[in-house]
Amino acid sequence: MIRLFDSIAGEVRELETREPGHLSMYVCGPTVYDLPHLGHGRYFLIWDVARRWFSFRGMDVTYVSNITDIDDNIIERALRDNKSEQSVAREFEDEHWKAMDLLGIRRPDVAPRATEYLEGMVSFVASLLESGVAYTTSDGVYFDVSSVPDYGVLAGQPLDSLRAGARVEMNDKKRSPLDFALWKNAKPNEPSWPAPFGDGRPGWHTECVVMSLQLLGDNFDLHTGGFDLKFPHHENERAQALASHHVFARHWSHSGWVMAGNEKMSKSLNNFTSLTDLVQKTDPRAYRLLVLRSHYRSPLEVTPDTIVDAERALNRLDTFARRFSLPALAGKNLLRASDVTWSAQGRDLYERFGALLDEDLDTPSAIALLFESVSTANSLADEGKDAEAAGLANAVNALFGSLGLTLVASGGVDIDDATAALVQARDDARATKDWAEADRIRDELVAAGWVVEDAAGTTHVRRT
RNA sequence: GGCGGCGUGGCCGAGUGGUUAGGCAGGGGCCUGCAAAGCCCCGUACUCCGGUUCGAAUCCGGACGCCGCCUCCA
Repeated sequence: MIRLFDSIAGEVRELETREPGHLSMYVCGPTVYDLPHLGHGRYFLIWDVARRWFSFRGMDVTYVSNITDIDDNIIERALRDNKSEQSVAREFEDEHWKAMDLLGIRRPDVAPRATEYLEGMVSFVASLLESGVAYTTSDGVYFDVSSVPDYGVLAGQPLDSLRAGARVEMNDKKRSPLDFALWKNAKPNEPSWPAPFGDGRPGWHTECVVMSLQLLGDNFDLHTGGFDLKFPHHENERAQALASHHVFARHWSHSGWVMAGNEKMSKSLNNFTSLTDLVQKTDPRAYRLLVLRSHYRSPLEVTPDTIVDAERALNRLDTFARRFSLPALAGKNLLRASDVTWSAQGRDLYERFGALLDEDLDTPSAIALLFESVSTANSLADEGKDAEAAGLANAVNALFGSLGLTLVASGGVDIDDATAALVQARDDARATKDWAEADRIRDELVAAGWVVEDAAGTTHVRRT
């Protein structure tokens, strides 16, 4: 039984799915008007990990994540860069996928673009107008939040309380400051789509509710977002769905921030602001490991130091993979527990590991357990209990793989001929116990940036 | 103002009232021709003040500090 914190219930509860063995999830995707940053990276890693874990446990997961390719920010950016909205959207959508691919995040089963679902959005808004929960103004169509009795459940506040706290009224045409735009009438030179209530474009909240319902159907299982999406975005999606007599998401889950120092991740950090930057400068697996070592609902500190920390930890794991010649698993593929051959100790580890993850995706405890098992397997090997050690090591590899972390025995670096020759020369020197020469060659290799590790009769070199 | 969350050893980061989280860094040892890798041991941490308890990082109250949402945001 898999349990997950639910934002409406306010507690961890069983992830009861619409259909046993199947899980439909909608992962709120990016608005593509700029490069992805570390926060996006963490967010998509978290839900990639969740998806992989549910699959590993044997569930059949349908994963939908949208691309918001029309919205105010995109229009602004297009204006600023003197490009079309579409080219801005495509450019940054490409950057998004590039970063996702490097991070080893599996592509969604369906990745709808908002602009490809306009027809459904128009008829959805029309139906809300018909049923009287929406109204038109000179600049568009708005949703009347008072039409939904429990509006505010996701915010954790009743409507009155939200209304009292509402900030500057941006738009005096709205009946309530909390009412939100379903449809924005086209301004000159803005992209627009035809609609009976006036040409224009959909509001963000409408895009997501229409795409999620259309692709996953009523009563789909899991809807995710960052904490900041809880209100108003998700509240408003839900309000529209209920007002149009749909049953919406069964389960809501929100993930935590990336912190930089004592503040939410922001553009002011130069080095590691952009995810695009990070995945080019460092092994992207290090970021996955960093993300896995914290709980998905906690804020996570990401600085150059914590990245380096994770890279070193990853090094330990790759060294482990080298020692046991472990195959590189995961990658783009989903693993399933049923495909793994477990040794006795491996199965025991899997059971403890599974119990931790099934309880609200406790990846930090699960990862700690795997690190302990790395030590155990190394000890067993040191003691010459090779079969036991190998069995455990393979389980560790499979379990890291279940969360999408691939251990790489080769270090992923090709060894050039000159280096290979030096290694050979050093092995020859060691064979004749010419320690001075062996040490000299080692110094040369180290100076060239290699880490030199002796094994029985041979030398391994790798990059740091 | 309303709602929610957080303050853990050098750093990151878990934590169910009593038993080692884990990683990284640092110190000592074993192993090694010497290293590296690996293994073992070590720092005896929980913002502060009260309270409950045989016993609290963990529960309750208060103080201080910090963060988020209430506006576009993963």
